Amino acid sequence: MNNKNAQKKPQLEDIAAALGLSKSTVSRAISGKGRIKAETREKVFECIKELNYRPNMIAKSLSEQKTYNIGVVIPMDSSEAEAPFFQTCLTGMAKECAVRDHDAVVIGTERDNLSQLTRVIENRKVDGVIVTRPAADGSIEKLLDDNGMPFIVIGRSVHENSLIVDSDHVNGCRELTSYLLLQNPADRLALLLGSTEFTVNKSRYTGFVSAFMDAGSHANERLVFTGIDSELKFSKAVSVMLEEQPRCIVCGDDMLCMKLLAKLADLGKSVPQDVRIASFYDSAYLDSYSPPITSLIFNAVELGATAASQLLGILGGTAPAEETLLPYEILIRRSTM
Amino acid sequence: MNNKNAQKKPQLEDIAAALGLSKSTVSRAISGKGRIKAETREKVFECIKELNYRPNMIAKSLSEQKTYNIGVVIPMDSSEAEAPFFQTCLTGMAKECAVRDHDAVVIGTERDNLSQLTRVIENRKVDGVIVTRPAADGSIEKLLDDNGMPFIVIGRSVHENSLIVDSDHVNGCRELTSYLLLQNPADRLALLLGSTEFTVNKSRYTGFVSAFMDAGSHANERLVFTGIDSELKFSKAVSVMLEEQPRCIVCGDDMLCMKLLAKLADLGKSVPQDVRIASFYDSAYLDSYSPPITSLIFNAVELGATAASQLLGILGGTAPAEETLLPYEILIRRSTM
DNA sequence: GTGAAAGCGCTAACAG
DNA sequence: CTGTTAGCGCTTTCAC
Repeated sequence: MNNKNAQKKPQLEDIAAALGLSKSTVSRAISGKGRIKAETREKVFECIKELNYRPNMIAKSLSEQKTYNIGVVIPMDSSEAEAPFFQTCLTGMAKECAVRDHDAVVIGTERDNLSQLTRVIENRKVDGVIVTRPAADGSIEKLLDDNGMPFIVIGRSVHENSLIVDSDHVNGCRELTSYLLLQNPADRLALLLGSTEFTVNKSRYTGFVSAFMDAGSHANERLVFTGIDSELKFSKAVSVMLEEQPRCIVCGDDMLCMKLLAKLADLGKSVPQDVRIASFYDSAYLDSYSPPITSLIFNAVELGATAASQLLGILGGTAPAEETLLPYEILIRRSTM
Repeated sequence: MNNKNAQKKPQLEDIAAALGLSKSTVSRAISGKGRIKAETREKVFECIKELNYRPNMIAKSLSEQKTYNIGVVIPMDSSEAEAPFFQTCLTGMAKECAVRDHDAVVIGTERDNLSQLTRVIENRKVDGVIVTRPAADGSIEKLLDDNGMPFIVIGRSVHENSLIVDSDHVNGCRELTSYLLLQNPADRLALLLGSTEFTVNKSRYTGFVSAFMDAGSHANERLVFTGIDSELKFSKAVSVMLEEQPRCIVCGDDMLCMKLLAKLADLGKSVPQDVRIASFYDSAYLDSYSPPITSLIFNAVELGATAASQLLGILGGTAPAEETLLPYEILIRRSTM
């Protein structure tokens, strides 16, 4: 007869009416705040199930002055080598957000173009932000800070009071390098690192150098190349490097590693007989290589999830950790045997 | 003296008061709906600038029953070869959304796990959805459709009334294949294609076959391999294929292409002298190869932006295009000379 | 052309 | 423990 329960989504009022209660009681039953009789609460939950009630998040938002959204700053100009990382990280965040009934909003940024971030802040579309690739000059963090927007960054940050979540690149690289130092003459261990604009490369470098210090030796400067961010620099670096006859070469990322492997193949050098190879970053692109390449492994899903978890914690009032470092794994494979 | 304009964000009421108008008039001035004196409107805009007023999107949302968000379904289990595509696509969407004052919300999906999508729908967090990788069984589209959620899919869809935006893979592959047919004996042109689960591979196949039909010939079945989604299938396919002495091999994606190149190098075959190589998908991972690889190029940023634009159009009441096909570019490089 | 008032669906005092 | 009453900040009839 009365098909009022047919299409329209039920709201607090409906379930209140159905139970002969008031909206506020129902609201309390749901939120768990304030005193409420256990019995009433159960009734409410039952009714919720029956009517398939779901709260209207927008109304909740307006009332609580919270959006239940977090923003995720991702670079619009990432290289293809990095893209899988951001993508994976993002899924980790989305997963964690979902568990806590939040959502992740995409914020694209480019060098000198933070307009999307500004928009999102001004429109109050998010409660907090995760910065997946901090700007070299800390401008993103500053903008966030100036606007009183809680945020956490993945990686290093030049900004003062940034809360950090990151894979432990320093110790990962350090441990991998230490392993290689046991196996190769210290003065014939080479390093090939990408753009110094990315803080991760600084961490890698730090780890590399630390391992030498630990061993009481120091790196052969003519075998250490950083800031390799162009084809030209790459070929120059490699030819200079090879003259020095390195016994083992550590690559900062898999793109560099691939290029190097191609070059070595050209020159008829074989891995690991003539030269050993290791990479600081493990991607599927190297899977097809024979021999398989020794490398560091980080869990990007977990990294994203942890970052989201930390941020949501802060938003919930939890005292945040200054810095959270996630574990790594070292995979010794045939390329360094 | 009165520092009321110091910290608190101004709202409609404030600017109304400042001008001696009512909230509703100001609201009209901003939205442009309803009659309003041009003069008043200007005053309002001026005042908005001065007070740096920005509407509270949440309140607007509640009132209008719109979220100003769109959801973007991305796979949580994409391969690394695909990740750059999704990432790039996403930035295109974010960009377009920003221009139209909307935001993109991430929705991660896996095979048989649409829980994040369900959550977002039930929580009414978005006004519409873009599906970047439709499920093989159309389950995502069905869920959306059943819930009356407007959506558009990137790629093909098995679901009936899906609105589509895609790169024109069929004609791209067709044209590239046609070019190769001019240059190579039809019965010595090979194809190596990834998982048939992905609709894009079906399109690629269709394009490949069409080119043969156009030329009045047909493909050598013993040189056509589809569904190559594992290491094992790959090596089997390649060894069978090579026995057949192909003059030119077309790879469905760059990951396959890379593996193939590695294999050919192993066998001492050189490109393009012994065998020509082309790829249907162009990524930076092949950049390091010498010779450079002939391939199809699609603009993922534009694809994402177009999809977002279409969806926002629908949400705005525009009659949508059934299917929008985006242009491609063919880059003939040394690998097929 | 403009203003007053109701309402979007929920939360949060404040009473009872 | 529960009900009543105000809002949250904007849009939108409906009068004037």
